[in-house]
Amino acid sequence: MQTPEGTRLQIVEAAFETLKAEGFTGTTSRAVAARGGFNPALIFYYFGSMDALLLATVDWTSERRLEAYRAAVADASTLEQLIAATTRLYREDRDSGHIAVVSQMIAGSIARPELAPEMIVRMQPWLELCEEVLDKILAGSPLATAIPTRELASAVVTFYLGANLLTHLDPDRARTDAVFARLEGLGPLVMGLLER
Amino acid sequence: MQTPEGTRLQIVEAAFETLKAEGFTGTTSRAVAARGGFNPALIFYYFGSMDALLLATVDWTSERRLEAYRAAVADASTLEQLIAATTRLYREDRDSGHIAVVSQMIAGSIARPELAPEMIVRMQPWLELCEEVLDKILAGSPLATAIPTRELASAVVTFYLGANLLTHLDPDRARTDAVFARLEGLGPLVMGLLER
Amino acid sequence: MQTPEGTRLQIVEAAFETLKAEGFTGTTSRAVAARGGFNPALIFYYFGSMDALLLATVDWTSERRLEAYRAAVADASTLEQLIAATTRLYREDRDSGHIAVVSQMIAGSIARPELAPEMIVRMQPWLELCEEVLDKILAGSPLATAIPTRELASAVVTFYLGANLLTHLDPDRARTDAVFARLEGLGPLVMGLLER
Amino acid sequence: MQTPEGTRLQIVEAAFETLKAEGFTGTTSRAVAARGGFNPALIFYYFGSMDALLLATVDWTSERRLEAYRAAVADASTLEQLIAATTRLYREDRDSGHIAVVSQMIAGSIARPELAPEMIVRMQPWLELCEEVLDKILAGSPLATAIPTRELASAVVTFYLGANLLTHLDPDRARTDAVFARLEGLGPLVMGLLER
DNA sequence: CATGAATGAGCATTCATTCAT
DNA sequence: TATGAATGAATGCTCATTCAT
Repeated sequence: MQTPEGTRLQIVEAAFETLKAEGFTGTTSRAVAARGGFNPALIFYYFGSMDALLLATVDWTSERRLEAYRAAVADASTLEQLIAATTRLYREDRDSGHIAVVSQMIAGSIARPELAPEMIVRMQPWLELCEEVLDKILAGSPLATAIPTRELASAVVTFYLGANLLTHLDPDRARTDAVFARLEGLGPLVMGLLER
Repeated sequence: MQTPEGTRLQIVEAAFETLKAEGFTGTTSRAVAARGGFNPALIFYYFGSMDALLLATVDWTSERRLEAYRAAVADASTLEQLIAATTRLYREDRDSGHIAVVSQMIAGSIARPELAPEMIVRMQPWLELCEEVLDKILAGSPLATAIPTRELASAVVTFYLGANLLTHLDPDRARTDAVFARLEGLGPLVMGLLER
Repeated sequence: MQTPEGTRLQIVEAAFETLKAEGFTGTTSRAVAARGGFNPALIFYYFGSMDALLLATVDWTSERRLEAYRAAVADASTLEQLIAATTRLYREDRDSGHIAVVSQMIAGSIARPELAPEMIVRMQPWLELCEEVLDKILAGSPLATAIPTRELASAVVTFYLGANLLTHLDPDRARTDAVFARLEGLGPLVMGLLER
Repeated sequence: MQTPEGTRLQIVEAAFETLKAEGFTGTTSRAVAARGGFNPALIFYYFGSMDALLLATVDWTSERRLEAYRAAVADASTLEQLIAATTRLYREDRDSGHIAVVSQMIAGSIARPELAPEMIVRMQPWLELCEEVLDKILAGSPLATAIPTRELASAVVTFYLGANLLTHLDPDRARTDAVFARLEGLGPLVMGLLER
């Protein structure tokens, strides 16, 4: 027996790992319990339903990651630092499985209509953060008014989701990584455009 | 009673519609049969398993769409025509649900390891087509050698998948459409860059 | 494998026997299936839900019994015959478990609110039949107008239900049988009253 | 925090209310605890098992009611007073839910064989009281020897149980009340018969 | 005295699939 | 070619109960 918060966290972490490894379809109460080494009934004791656990898992990973992003954004004083920080954070997301889990939840919420509105709500802070970062990057550039950061933020999030959907198809990540490497290579080009 | 091929097609179309409407998780043999108005056992008679039906459905929609893309690409003699054609085709993809179905299959194949390699194989022609189109667009431009079309093709496909994953979350498509509208607005800019 | 109707009947009979032997609480899908020697999933294949099976079981036993009562009532030309017939039929009800099953369903429908209105509907024909029989018995008697047959019918049905609720408590039926024996003894007395 | 006896009573009262409102099937340890506003484990701390709590609840309501009946019977010096008192007490039983709870316990004890003998024992004092009252009513009447009070007592109890089983089916009580109203109307008739 | 945490057994129900026809 | 019948394994979830505190 542990502290209640400890157990809750243990369950959420097991759900996170299961979503990462088995996807939405494979994340059954028994699969989560087996992975976490506890009794399946414990999930319902703490969360009431699988849907609630799934959403709590998204909340948990989202909060953790958002916090990290916000700290990094706040710390970055130059454009280079900002780009370096977000690049590093994205790598962490990808490696930890954060985005993979989110993309699985989005994919799965088609079949579970009561999940969809909850996921929309949970996407919002990410869109806002992304827009904010883009605004910062473009600040002072002559392109600032020409580029619609709101839609660009949507595009960036969309791309991240797509990328992590593909991650599993290509376990050695060769393809996805190549894309990102190139995108990073474009960084200076973009900066050149902006600063001109 | 119909011809065997007619029945196969009827089943595949029902599976397609079910994947579009209910997602991977919701595409059970009963759901497909109910949508198509036939007996669930027919699926196993013709395809042997749900996995096989699902893959046949991806094949069916992919072949249809690839054919359309290839014809349009072949017909386009100018850059404007090419961009107009692929834009139109993308709209068709999105509206018919083709990409949504593919993204659901990719998301779902995490839980079904035997599906993943099959989906990788089925993504290949799309990556090749996309790369080919990009090569055409860039041909003669000074950027041609600077831009890695292989990785850019990956990025484009990735983005499309992400976009269609989100489609269901945002049923009025306001957000996704805004992104695409803006991207299209960037077309001339891109063309300007290329032609310079 | 059998004819569909045969299987349906087999399931209903198993449900009837289970209700009789284990009561409402004990009539789980597994208990019914075990008693009938078939797979629990078959219940859902044929009836869709346990509630539907339970109601189908009440319908089945009610229809069978109502038919027998109606035939007997129609055949009886004298008062003695009528009383003899209904007495015999009651014994059959009690021995077959018909009323016990009905009383269990009524008791159980408190916990399952969607069952209650269905049971009300199913009680109606019994009340009507009972009222009809009482009208026949009283016909021509000076008491005919004084006795409210509608309420008396309710009272009779109520008594039957109570009696069969108790049946299980007292497996050798000594007590309940004694009550009925005495009631039958009252028959001539009642007839005397009526004919006077 | 209260005295142990206070807590026991609180639990028993919650069990009583739950049996009344949700029936035997709905009276789970959680349902009782929720209704009473205490922890489910408390039930097992004080009573050891749900069965024991259920029986304690029957004991509690039976003792309370028996006491009231005995006092009323002792107080009644004339036949009119006796009939008036028992009529009033019956109304209290019905309104408080006492008989409903007992009938649910009897119905439920089919599924729980260890409950049945306990319920038989707990029915005994009621049968005896009822017989005693009938003896008093018939005392001095020429019918006294003709009417088997023991069996009549059984019949009365049976009828009460049946009536309260039906109470829930017919929430506005229209039907059951009509029966009782008529029965009361028969009172004078019965008295006439007895006194003649 | 009281409780929150934890569990194993059981619940109704759905699944992909097989099979006899 | 086509289907209704049938099933074993799994699903989310609830249950009475135990136990450490």
